[in-house]
Amino acid sequence: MPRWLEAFPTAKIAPAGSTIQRLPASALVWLRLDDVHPALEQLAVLRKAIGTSPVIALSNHPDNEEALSLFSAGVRGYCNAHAAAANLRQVANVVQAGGLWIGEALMQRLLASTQTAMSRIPVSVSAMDEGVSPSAERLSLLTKRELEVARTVAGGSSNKEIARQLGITERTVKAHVGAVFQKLKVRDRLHLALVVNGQRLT
Amino acid sequence: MPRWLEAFPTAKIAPAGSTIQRLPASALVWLRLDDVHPALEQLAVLRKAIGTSPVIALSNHPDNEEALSLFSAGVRGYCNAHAAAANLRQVANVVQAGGLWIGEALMQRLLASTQTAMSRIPVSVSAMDEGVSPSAERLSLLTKRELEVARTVAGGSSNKEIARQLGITERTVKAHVGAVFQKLKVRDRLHLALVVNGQRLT
DNA sequence: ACGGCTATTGGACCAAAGGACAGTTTCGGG
DNA sequence: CCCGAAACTGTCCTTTGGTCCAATAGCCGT
Repeated sequence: MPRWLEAFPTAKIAPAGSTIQRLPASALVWLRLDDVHPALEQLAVLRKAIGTSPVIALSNHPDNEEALSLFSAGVRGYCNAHAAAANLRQVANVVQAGGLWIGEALMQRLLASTQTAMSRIPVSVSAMDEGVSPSAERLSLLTKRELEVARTVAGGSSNKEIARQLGITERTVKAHVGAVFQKLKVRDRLHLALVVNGQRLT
Repeated sequence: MPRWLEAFPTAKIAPAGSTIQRLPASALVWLRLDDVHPALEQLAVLRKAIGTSPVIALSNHPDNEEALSLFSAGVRGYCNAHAAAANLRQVANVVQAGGLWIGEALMQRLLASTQTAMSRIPVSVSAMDEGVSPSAERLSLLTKRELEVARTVAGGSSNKEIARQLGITERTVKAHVGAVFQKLKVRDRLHLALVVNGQRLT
């Protein structure tokens, strides 16, 4: 058993060239890259066999270029094939939780190449004591009727539906909705929904 | 208690402006970004208080540029402040395991800007994406581009904004949005947001 | 009684959203 | 090489959403 599998006692090894029909949703697939074939090619072959299961690539000689191409091809993790068992377990945890495992160096590389105009953190700390008003406070600014309308809007109802539901005119609904927008400082009903639903109303 | 904390019963909330002396090594710090101050500034203030503990930023309106700058400033995760509790737990798991949490869209962006000559092999991602939303099955019906648009719509962007952001015509955005509506069986963008963000329709 | 807040409605106007047609192009698989 | 899926763009049109100008009526506290 290869070293990089020792960390995972329950892991199964598929015979070379075999096609696996159904993989449990939780399956993690490790791709041990060889040093001869193009990495993307190896991945493509693997994909044919395993479908869309998350793949973690293990390279003998980690390289940013290689990592880059693999990530863009859908790989969820990339690390040194000779990493310690504990590290590999960590990678597995991250990927299994739906995350990406990216080496620190590669991350820096990615960020660096994307910066066009990003100032180097001027950190001019102006006290931000007062300006932070989580929308919890703002919701209490609403009148009873406005709150009622706001919730219904956030639930996905159209103005017309709300009007019918509340027994008032669509015009009036618009008035309430408009008032809510102002008080909560949102520009449209979708943003209202994000705020209201993120606030966990009862 | 804010929604994004409900997922973590043992979480502690520090009083505004307080300086925390010692944080356990396992501590995770959530930074809820407001809509007014520069994200980097908010992070800087937080850093003064908590030192080097891993920080996950929560944004009301996720934006690639913002995410980029935060990651380069050392943030370990970045996601929608209105994400479902389950998603947040997942983010926490990934970061606590030492990983980075990067949205699919941002990942694509990073890769795209770094590509020099990488056109072989199709990008066949789309399966495991940013969230384990309850409607993950339906979301998997979407094409890559549709998913990208759907997420942005659900984040509160207008068609015009999305068009500018993706470098395509507003007309094309409408086409994608329309296709998403059909596939997810929703009637408008607000319902789409509810589905994507993991709420239930009323 | 008066001012202020709430709820209601009207009309007009413009921007955004969404549907209904119809197209071109690119690219991978059979 | 052809087919189909995906991405993309166009025009025309209707419906909805959102903001501006108003106005009327009830309620509450000083």
